[in-house]
Parts: sequence; C-alpha cells; structure tokens
Amino acid sequence: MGDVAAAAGVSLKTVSRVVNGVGYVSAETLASVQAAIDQLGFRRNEFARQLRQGTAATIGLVLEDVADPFYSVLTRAVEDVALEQGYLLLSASSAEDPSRSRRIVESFSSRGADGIILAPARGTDPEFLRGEIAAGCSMVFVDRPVPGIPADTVLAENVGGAREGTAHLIAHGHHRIAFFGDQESVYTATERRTGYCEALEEAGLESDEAMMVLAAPREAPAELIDDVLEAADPPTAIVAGNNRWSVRLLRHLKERGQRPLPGFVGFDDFELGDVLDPGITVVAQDPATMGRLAAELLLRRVAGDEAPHEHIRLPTRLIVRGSGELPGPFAER
Amino acid sequence: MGDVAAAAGVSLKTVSRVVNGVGYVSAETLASVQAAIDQLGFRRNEFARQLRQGTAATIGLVLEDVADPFYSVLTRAVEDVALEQGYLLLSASSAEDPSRSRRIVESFSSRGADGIILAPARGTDPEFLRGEIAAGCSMVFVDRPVPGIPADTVLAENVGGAREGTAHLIAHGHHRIAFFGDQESVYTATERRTGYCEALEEAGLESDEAMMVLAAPREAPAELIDDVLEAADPPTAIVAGNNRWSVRLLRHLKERGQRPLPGFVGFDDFELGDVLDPGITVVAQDPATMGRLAAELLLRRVAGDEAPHEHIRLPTRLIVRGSGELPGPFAER
DNA sequence: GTGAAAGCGCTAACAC
DNA sequence: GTGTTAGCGCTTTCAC
Repeated sequence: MGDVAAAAGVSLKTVSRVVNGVGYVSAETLASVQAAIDQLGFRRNEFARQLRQGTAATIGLVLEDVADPFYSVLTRAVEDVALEQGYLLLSASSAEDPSRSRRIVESFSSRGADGIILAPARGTDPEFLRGEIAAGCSMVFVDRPVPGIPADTVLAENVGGAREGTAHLIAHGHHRIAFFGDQESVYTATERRTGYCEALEEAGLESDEAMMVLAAPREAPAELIDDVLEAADPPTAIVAGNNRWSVRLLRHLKERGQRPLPGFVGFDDFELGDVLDPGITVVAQDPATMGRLAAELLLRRVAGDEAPHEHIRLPTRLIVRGSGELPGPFAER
Repeated sequence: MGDVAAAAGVSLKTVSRVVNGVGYVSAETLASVQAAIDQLGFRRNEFARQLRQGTAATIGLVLEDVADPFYSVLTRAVEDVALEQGYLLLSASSAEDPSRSRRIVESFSSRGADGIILAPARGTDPEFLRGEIAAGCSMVFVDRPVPGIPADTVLAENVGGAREGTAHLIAHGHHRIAFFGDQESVYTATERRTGYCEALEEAGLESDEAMMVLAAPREAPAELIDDVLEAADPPTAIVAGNNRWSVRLLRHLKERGQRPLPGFVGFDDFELGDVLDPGITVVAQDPATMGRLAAELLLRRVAGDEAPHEHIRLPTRLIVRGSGELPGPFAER
C-alpha cells in the first residue's frame, strides 16, 4: 500500500480510502490511485486488515461427516448464506470424535472464525464450548443440542417424526416393528427411538428390547441385524433411524433375498429412495433449511444481535412411497 | 501476550518461546509462564502471527457442488489430509458459475489460502488463474484440467472408462446405445462422450447424434429424454455420463414404467446402485483418492516442492451388477 | 537462557 | 478532501 501511495504521489491513508471505498476522494486523485493499483497489481493484505479489525469475516462449520448426504446438503446451504453475506466458510468433519471435534473448534476459533455452526459430537465438553462462546466465538448448534449452553439451536422434530412414521406402519397392520438407530450416545438416535416407542404405546403394542438395535450403522455386524430379522417372533416391519441405517438395511435385505420385503419406513430421505421398488416411505428432514437457518442465526449473532437464543424445531414430513404401506399380517388375514 | 509476560515477570519474547515451543527456556521459567498462560486463559492471536509470517496454514477447495456425492466424498478426503498436516480448509461451491468461482478463488487467495484445489468451472479465465499462481497461491486442478496453466492436475480416466462401459454393453448384444452427459461445456462430459464414440467405432457401429444428449441433468426437460427413448429406432441401452444423469434417468424410467429396463451403465458409482433391481453396472471413479492425492500434491507445493507438475489420471473400475448385462436384441434372437 | 527493539501492512482517530 | 500518527499482537534479529 505504501508503494501505491508513493507511485500515485499521495498518502497511505488516501490509498486506503480508495481501496475500501470509504470517505471522500476527489475524482482526480481516485483515478491516479486506481492507476497505480492496477499497474502494481496491488492487493490489500487481508492479514493486516484482520489484525487491525479483529475479525476475519469467516465462520466455521463442524459436522459429523460431509460425505453423508444429510450433512452435505446442509453444508451447501450454509455456504450459500455465508457467501451471500461476504463471509468465508471453514469446514471440517468431526467423525463423531469429541477430541477431533474439539481440536477443530479450537483452531477455527483461534484463527478468527467469528462464529461456528456445530453438530456437537457426543461427549463434547460443555464447559469447553461455554469457554469458546465467552471468548467471543458465537455458536449455533445443529442437529443436536448441548443443554445449558447459551447458543441458538436448530433441530429436527425427531420424536414426532419417528412417532408418525411408526404409527403409519401400525395403521397398515403391522404390530411387530423393529427399530434400527445409531449408537445410544447419539442424540438423534435416542430421540427417534423415543418417538418409535411412543407410537407403539399409543397403539397399545408392547415394545420389545429385542426389536431395537442402537449401533453405528457402518460398524454393526450383520449378525446383529439377522438376530432381529430371525427372532422367534420376527418383525413384519422396520423403522430405520437415519439414512445410513436405511441404506445398510436395504442392502442387507437385498443380499438376504428377503421376500416379501418387510414394511419399511426410513427417517431422513435419501437419493433413489423413490426409485427403488417399492419406493421407500420416509420421514423426510429438511437439511437445506436447517443449514440456512443456522447460518442466518449465526450471522445475526456475529453482527451483534443480542436477542434471546432461539431453539428451532424443524417439522418433518412423511413421504408415502409404498414400502410403508405394505400390508402387515393383520391386513393379510 | 504482554499480559502474560507481565504476570510471569519475564519478557515478551520468552512467552513467545514457550507458546511456540521454540528455543531454550529454563524449566523454572517455563513453569511460571505456563501458569500465567493458564490463569489468564491466554490464546495466541493468530491474526498477528499470520501477518508476521505471511501465511495462514489454510488451503481452499472450490468444487461445483458439495451436495453432489462425488464432490462430497472428495471434500472429506481433502479435509482429512489438511487436518492431518495442520491446515485448515476453506470450502465453497462454484455452482459451475465462472464468475462465482472467480470471486471465491480471489477471496480465498487474498485471505491467505496458501493454495487452492479447484475444479475449474467452464469459462474460467486461464489468465486469471495464472495470475493467482504468480501471486503465490499454488493450485491443483481436480476433475477438469486448465490447459497451459502451471499446476498439478488429478483427473479420472474419462475416455477409457466410458469406452469400457460402452464396450461392455456392446459385448452383451446392444448395438443401439444412447448417451446422456452433462453440458458440452463441461470437460468430463465431452471426454466421456468421446470414449462412448470410440467404443461404437471400434465395434463398427455408427454413432448417431440423435442418440446423444449433452445437457445439465437437473434442468434437461423430460421431453429431451423421451425424444431419445421413443425415437423411430429406439436405443436398447443407455450410458449415463455422470451420477446426476444416472439418477435422473433411473427416476424417469421408473416413472415411465419402462419394461423391460434397457441395458444401463452409469459413469461414477452412486449410493444404492447396488440395491436397485437389477443392480446398476457402473464405471466407478475414486473420488476419495482424487481428493487425497490433490491435497497431498498441493501441500507439497505449499511446502516449497519445485518438482515438475504432475498430471495424474486415476483409473476407473467397471463394476458389474446386472443392468449392463441385460441382453440386447442380438442376444434375444 | 533471556531481553530490547523493530516492523509485518493495515486502519482509526484526529489533525489540517 | 487529504495527511500524520499510533498501534493491532506477534515474530525476527541481534545483543547480552
């Protein structure tokens, strides 16, 4: 910037005014400064600017795994909002590992993220998060909450959605329904299991531990699934607790050559769910809206909004495609 | 840092040594400085550090769309390499818009990205990219090249893969094969069409413009597809040029209630391709390896490696699942 | 082993 | 409208 000032024969501050388009500069001066800038290929040093202003106009996003379609759609929505408002986006996957998650949040925060959107991994230390917020890094939690932390939260209606999906199967004659969800430590897994249990209870059906699997869908051994499917009193329908489990189960059922396919409802929609035959009935979430809202909330905080924290529950939507309407044993009689 | 120095009764420089673990500090001094750091909750200001050092230990990633499973898997691989080596990752989707892409690259570069992994949108100005590289921002191109630019490149074996997939259909008796690929301006689309044409030629089959659609899979009207499927001499098999087209076509075929399904080979694998019935035969790419290699190449450049630029072609792999082995009319006779 | 001083490139505050 | 001064918080250089 000094070079430009020298070349244009003006002061440093005048160049700054031109570069930032702030304050009054005579047309004549502006032209000569502009010429010097172009000629020298000058570009403002953002590091210095950041140091001076104490902000990098950057936000962070920490999710379980960008490669999961739920999170990748959410990511895209956050990106779009950030870019629109002139912010850059730092992103990283926590792999559901609390220490990795913490390392990421710390480095984002210390490298100047003005705020972070976080899907907190199980076992993340709330005190640590509280400290980050106190240090000036706003947080918005998505997908899972961290109770007691002063931050906005955007969650899906997990209990209600799972209840609706399960009730749908019951309404189609199923009374023996299995549930496969993520590990017990994952917030959404237990929420959705709760919804599943509530639906059973409302219908006067007994819930049976042998019909519930809570395990990481990628790592759960095939036997775990077979144990449920081949139980003495086997299920006639399945509720999958997330899109990873839906895919895992559908693949497993195909490999078994299972005929007829049991009734099936998946929580969270997934690509090609509509192309399978029968189409897969799902309780759809809205990851794009979740991402957009989270980003908007965060940027509002970053801009200084002091309104009370919002805790949004996004509704789910039952999409009927066939697999949830297969007749259960009741209907067959 | 000044506060810490004052609290510990040492000089600023000593605190700096402790914080960075560089140089010799007596055990005693170290302990007292550490105590002061903990007590004051001191955290190094990265802005100042960046200004001084001229680097932010950050790389950028600019792809067409993170929500596309091909790119989201690639993104995850880049993330992992970056984190391993202590780099942060800025990411954004170009939406295949050259001006958006340029804006993103500029802001990444000026905010201190040491390098950028870029899937160049069609129409991106090569001179602009050359300028960025000259300004010290290394580049690695993934998925598509930018000829004449001094940068490493990691591409898939598009021509060979498409040729193999098409030849596979021909070997199963098809001699009337349609091709649906992305817009002509997309590098991979024309590459894959070339492979498709080569396979036809090698088999002595005539290529027919009426059997080739090059259009954005999301926006192509249904009539465009029907025109091909209902041509006077309709195809008995289809090659889809990317995963978006595979999904679009399979959905369209299901909606039409097309029976029997034509022979089908997709370029790029996609989730549930194996669960559909028949399973979808694909020419699989390896986005994780593409991302990992690109990140490793970039970080090597950032570290100062001056070796000649590498131009890697990742092999594709034909995965046979059923849809590509449906008999064509030859076999039916 | 430790410290003092200079300066990275910019912007905020206040003259002129 | 334009210029001068100070300083953001750190690292580098060199002296002790």
